[in-house]
Amino acid sequence: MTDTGSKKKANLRDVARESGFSVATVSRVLNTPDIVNATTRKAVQAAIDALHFVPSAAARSINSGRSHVVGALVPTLDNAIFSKFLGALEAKLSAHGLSLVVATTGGDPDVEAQKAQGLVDIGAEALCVSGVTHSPEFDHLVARTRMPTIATSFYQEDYRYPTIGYDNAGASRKALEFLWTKGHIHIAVLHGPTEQNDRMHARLSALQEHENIINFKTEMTFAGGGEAVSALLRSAPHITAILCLSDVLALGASFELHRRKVQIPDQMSLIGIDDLPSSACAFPAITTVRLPAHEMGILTADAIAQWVEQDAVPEPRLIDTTLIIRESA
Amino acid sequence: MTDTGSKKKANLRDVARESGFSVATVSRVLNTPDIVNATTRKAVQAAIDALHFVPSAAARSINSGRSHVVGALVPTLDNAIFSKFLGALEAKLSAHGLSLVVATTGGDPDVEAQKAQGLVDIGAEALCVSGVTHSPEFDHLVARTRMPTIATSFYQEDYRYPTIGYDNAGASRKALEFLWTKGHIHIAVLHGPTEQNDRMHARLSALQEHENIINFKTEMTFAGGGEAVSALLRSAPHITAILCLSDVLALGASFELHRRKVQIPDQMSLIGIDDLPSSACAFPAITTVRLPAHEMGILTADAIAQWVEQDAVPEPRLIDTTLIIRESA
DNA sequence: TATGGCTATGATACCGGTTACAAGGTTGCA
DNA sequence: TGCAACCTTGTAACCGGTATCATAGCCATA
Repeated sequence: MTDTGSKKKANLRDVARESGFSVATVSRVLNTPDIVNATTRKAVQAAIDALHFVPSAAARSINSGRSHVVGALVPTLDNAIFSKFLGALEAKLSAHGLSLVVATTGGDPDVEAQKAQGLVDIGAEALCVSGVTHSPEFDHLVARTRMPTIATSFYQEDYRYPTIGYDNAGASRKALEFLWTKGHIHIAVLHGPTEQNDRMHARLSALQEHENIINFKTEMTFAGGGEAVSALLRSAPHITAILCLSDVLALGASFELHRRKVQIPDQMSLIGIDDLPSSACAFPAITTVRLPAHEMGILTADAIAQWVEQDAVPEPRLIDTTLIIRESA
Repeated sequence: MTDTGSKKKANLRDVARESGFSVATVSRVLNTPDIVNATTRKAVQAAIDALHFVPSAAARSINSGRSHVVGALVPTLDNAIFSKFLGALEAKLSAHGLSLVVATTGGDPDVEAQKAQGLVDIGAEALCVSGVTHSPEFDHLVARTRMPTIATSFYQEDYRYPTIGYDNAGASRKALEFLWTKGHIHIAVLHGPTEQNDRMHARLSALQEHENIINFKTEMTFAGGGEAVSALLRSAPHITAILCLSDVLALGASFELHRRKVQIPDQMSLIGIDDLPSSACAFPAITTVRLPAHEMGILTADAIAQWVEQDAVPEPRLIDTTLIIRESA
């Protein structure tokens, strides 16, 4: 009788014994059912079911040399820009028959290196990181393992990994120039921490040489945006526009401006960067520079698939950013 | 000489040959370095470095029987409630030495079943799904593979998988009752699609038996919330409060109310469910029922770790929801 | 009847690690 | 000197699949 209620899991040999056929035939039933006799197939299937046989992924991938897993390292899932990216990445990777394992770093390069090692340990075939600032340990790991690695959210032609991303500096410059065309002179730039965040750093750097611009650093949260506005209204009441280096900050700022009955854009213009879903819908709708996180996810997935499938190292890829003029500026 | 620039990747035997020691010794250097002679260890390490040797995760896990990977199936990453959950889940799983592979289903049970199969194929040790509505294929897969599976975002004592989640019906009842205590009679309930979304369904069902309540179904987006408000203001101008079955809808509604210069809460009260980060910060701050997605992630990670590590099937776990009274109602 | 070409299946080497067991070389102590 | 205990290291079996090659059985054609 079939031992339906057995304890340990069955393997191919168990199924072979149970069905009376050979391991080769069982393997064929699993992989190329068409070439096995229908009667045989039925019998083997019955044994498979009876034994609750589940083929071992490890044993399979030891032969194929493939795990079909790629790892992504992102600072956080709390910021919608990364969720958007990961959502697209996962969808497209899935279409390529690849699975996505995500690891969050909290923006800490050491954690990134450590989690990257974890991804190597589970057999990831490729890595995807955010930005271009990484710890020496991370770079060493990639060099040592020769792991296909793509850096995203940033474009840099000659970077040591292929980059797929946008021109962060250009995006903030685009926003600033738009404010200028609207006649704004005294502008506050609201940004999150730039340490260990090269995207933010690049956006901020592009704005550094200009006069009449006040930089204000705050936490990268809605609340951070709000607090910054409170402080700014007190310390620099002459500003007429706020350039937020992330839509998260812009939305937080917008809330605080409402709270303080400051009219947007009549009394204060507001512009962001990212184009999160909420920005289009907010009141007033937030003018912003769109970073195509979704497209970036798709392109990254395609590039990774090409790399692991055809061993084709992808070209760096610059994705255009677009100024989306809405109501807030 | 060491062939540093070789094409194919090296394996343990290559390292053994290169270093002049046996595979067993090389393996020891990798796993229990302390028990091998320092000189030997150095030599083996040198060979490892020279050959760019990276141990195969597949070969390892074929012996240990473990992949250290768990899979999570979520409807989407676009809703912050899932990002929040996944963020916590990943962090805690990582602390347990487990990696998280995420798969999005778009809320489609068939896709869920298909992606679950994908997770099995890559050797996931456990599964985590949202809600209690799944396709027969999914249930069959879990039954067949005997995969440790936890259902989240929902609590149901006697469900076929252990559940870790909250009382969705109770949450919406809590919100409704709060509106009643505030004297509201004519209330609109704003909800997303309930097909294939049992959380939403449960929240809505809890409200069905009452009079003076208008249900309005819309898309589960910010825009959806806004559009619903527009329609509602026209078709049911007598309502004094809107109960949104998700904070996403509440925020969208809030934007639209602002746009239409409807004062919150003076002319229209607004209450949500979720407690997304934006709700606390919005203007006016949105009163809501907090669903502890973060805590749910932690508890789920712990439960999964217990299950795969000690084979302990977790008890169902109800997580309390809390009414957070802020400004909007 | 012999030969060729199929189809269906089996035996077994192999992938790249881990690990049980064996064994050689020291060292320690009676 | 004799033998045990220990420290290192090696040999080979094993994990659970895949894939190659061999072979048995069958039908068709010459």
